[in-house]
Amino acid sequence: MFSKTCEYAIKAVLYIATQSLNNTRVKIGDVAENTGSPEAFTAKILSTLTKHNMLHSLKGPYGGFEIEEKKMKQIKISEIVYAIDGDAIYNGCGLGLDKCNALKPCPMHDKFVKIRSELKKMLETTTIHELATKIKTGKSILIR
Amino acid sequence: MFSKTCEYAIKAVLYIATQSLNNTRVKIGDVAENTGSPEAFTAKILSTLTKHNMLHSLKGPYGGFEIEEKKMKQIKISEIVYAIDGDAIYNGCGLGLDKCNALKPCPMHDKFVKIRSELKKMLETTTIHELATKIKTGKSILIR
DNA sequence: TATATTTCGGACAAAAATATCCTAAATATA
DNA sequence: TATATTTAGGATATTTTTGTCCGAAATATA
Ligand code: SF4
Ligand code: SF4
Repeated sequence: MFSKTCEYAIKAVLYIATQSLNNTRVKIGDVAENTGSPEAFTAKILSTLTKHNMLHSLKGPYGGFEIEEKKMKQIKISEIVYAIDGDAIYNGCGLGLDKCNALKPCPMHDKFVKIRSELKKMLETTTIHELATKIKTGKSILIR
Repeated sequence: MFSKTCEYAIKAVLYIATQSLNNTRVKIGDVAENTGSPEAFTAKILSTLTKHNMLHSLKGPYGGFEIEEKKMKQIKISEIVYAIDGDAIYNGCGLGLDKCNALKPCPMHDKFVKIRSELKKMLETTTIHELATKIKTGKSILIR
């Protein structure tokens, strides 16, 4: 569904968010450890997300990553996916045809578009805050 | 959504099916040309599908691939996807957690499962024959 | 200012997915 | 039987994705 990179990104953001809900800033190592992701690779991803203004980072001692509660409520999962994987999942063709044209559709078009738009809608209506809260209250987890 | 290999596989099967509806057996080169897929790679994929008993192949002059109308009506797109990509799309986790456990779910679980089961159902209820017919009647296309 | 800590960013490495090439095996037909 | 045609399948190559390493830049604190 998503690239590995994107899975790591979502988990990282959610972990940082749960910690930010406790006013705790976290380091790359913490994120990697608590999401089951490779540390150096996670560093790359966090850097990307910071550039996309989804996280706030601070260098140096007592530095790390954090995210404001206001932002958690604003940012949707769809935006993380878009920042990492681009729009393939939203606009790409199920059969990989170059461009989509509903007037000359591939044979799965109708059925695909239905599923795809539901997925899109789901991602666009799910906030970081919503999921971070689920984790904080112990209803769900990020690593097994 | 699917791997490139799987996209090629679906398109190949559908092309062969439309030709079989006209009682025409097709060669690898025809399939590649009419689905926009690399020829040698397509050969690999067709071989796999033949082993999975989804296609019938014949070596030698006047040989090629074909699929009985009866089979077109039996085989669902879900089976092609399963043969090529395995069950990741049906059972894999959206966030890439090792195993899924609804009692200790990842925070996207509920929303994911909903979409995934709809996708699964869609693939399981779509036959090759249905899609091949759409192509044969000119309602849809396999290549642009 | 010196030091320790932490993110940033470029170069590099490994693994997986995608793709090609070539020879063998099968088979139709002349 | 000899030849041409076509799939089968192993070896190899290329590209993309995933992942590591290391030094530079920033910053807190002593
Ligand atoms: S036709 Fe439908 S499925 Fe095919 S590409 Fe366009 S949108 Fe995707
Ligand atoms: S918890 Fe839900 S989303 Fe996460 S892995 Fe299991 S099924 Fe997939």
